[in-house]
Amino acid sequence: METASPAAVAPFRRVKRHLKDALAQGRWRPGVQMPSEADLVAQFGVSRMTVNRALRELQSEGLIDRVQGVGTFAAQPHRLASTLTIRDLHEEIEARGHRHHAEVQLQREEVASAGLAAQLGLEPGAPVFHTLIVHHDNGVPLQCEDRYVNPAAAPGYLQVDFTRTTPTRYLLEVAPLWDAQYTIEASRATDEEVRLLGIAPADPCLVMVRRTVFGGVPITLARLVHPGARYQLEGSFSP
Amino acid sequence: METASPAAVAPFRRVKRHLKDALAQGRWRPGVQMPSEADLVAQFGVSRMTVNRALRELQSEGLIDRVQGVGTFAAQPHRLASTLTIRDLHEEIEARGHRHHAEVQLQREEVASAGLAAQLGLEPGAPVFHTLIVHHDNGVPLQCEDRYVNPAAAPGYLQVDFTRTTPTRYLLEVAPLWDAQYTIEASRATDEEVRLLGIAPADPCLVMVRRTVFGGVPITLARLVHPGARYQLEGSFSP
DNA sequence: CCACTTTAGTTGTCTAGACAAGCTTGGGCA
DNA sequence: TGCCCAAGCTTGTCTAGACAACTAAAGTGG
Repeated sequence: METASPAAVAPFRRVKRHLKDALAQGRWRPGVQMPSEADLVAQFGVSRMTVNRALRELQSEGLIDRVQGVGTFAAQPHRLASTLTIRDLHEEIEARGHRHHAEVQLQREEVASAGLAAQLGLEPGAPVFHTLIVHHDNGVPLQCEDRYVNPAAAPGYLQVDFTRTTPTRYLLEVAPLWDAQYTIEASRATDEEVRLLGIAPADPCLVMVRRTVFGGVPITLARLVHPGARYQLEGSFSP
Repeated sequence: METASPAAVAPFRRVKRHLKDALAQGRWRPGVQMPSEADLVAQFGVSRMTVNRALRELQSEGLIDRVQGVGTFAAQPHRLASTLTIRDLHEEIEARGHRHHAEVQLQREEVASAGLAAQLGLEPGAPVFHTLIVHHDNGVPLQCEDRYVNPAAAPGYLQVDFTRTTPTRYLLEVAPLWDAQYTIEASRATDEEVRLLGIAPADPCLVMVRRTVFGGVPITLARLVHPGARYQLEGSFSP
């Protein structure tokens, strides 16, 4: 049974909560020095490791700055770093209880142009893998995925059946940890994308260009085009 | 024998590095149980607190899942949580070395409609602050900011001179810590926005709708419209 | 066969003390 | 005056042990 007992809150959470509340009330202006670990140890009657953990977590949340040998300071609230959740489209669709279906328009080896080669860290003229896939949500085209892949990073890419898995998911298996940079903008689709997505040429689209590197080696370059009326990104952030 | 170097790497970093590399090489398939803290203590000859810190940080990075009483598991690489940096527009423009200039089209008290009242946690018919501001980058309209503010959260909002500061920045001073949810989509601008931004009616726009709450109390609701050709979001993430 | 209890293994957290490393400041000395 | 250096503060990290909370599996009694 649930004793509904007070379930004593962990001391490091108490310390953290206290500081977070005080920061929220503007008790320390940005850049101002805050109590030292020793101060908090005395104030809360806990060990230094406990205070340290609270402060370390607040630091990782960007609420405070700490400098060895100097002290702890209220952070400047400038950086509005938000976390935007971009899930694999397949999972996102299925999470909505819808049916996902991919049409592979193109899956072949091509010769890299100069610009493409530069972005993928290849020699101009080197082979590169190219796929063009349209993803459907309950039969409605939701994303046009134009992707180039570095053959060295995913040799088996051309053999994958992308009606059964997604390139993102496959690449995640081949290279579990990578970094990606992306840009998001609103623009029109190309003529081909207009045809594949079944939209009007003037319809606004959300275009994401994503470049992925794994250990310094570029893996893939993707252009993801979504009809603006059918797709939106969601996220949240706190300063 | 390593660590003969002057700045020996902190033990918890060694443990973390080791696990991170092994995960990157796919040593444990997602969902598979990983070594316990006791295993790692024996393997690295460090104390449990040290191992615990390494694991706790990996967990906060989303690389592993930990369940009390059960064990540690390689995380499913599902959640592609990216950090999208959305800075204050004023700072963003000035960081580019450009000149920022705001035109306040409207700054007044209005009566909340039913839908607006619901979103701001007000009674229908209650007063609400409304501003409409166009932000320029070197004289070019870059953003049309249509914002409603809960009067209780920022009583002085109507007196602020928004040619000298931005609403985001002002609200950050009034309420240092808040949470925001937002959606981003591509769509067309309204007739008024078309006029204010000096674009064509059919031009695609990046529209961000942002809702901000502070301690459970809604603060503000903003619609930010950017001409697609002049603005793009940038970010990065790692799974 | 089922329901309950025990037990071993796991993570969650705290403690008290220790040493290292970095910064600031004031005193001593030339 | 100007320079160097040692206190004295700060954060960064580790240790060895302890107890609590939780889970799953093995054992036990009806």
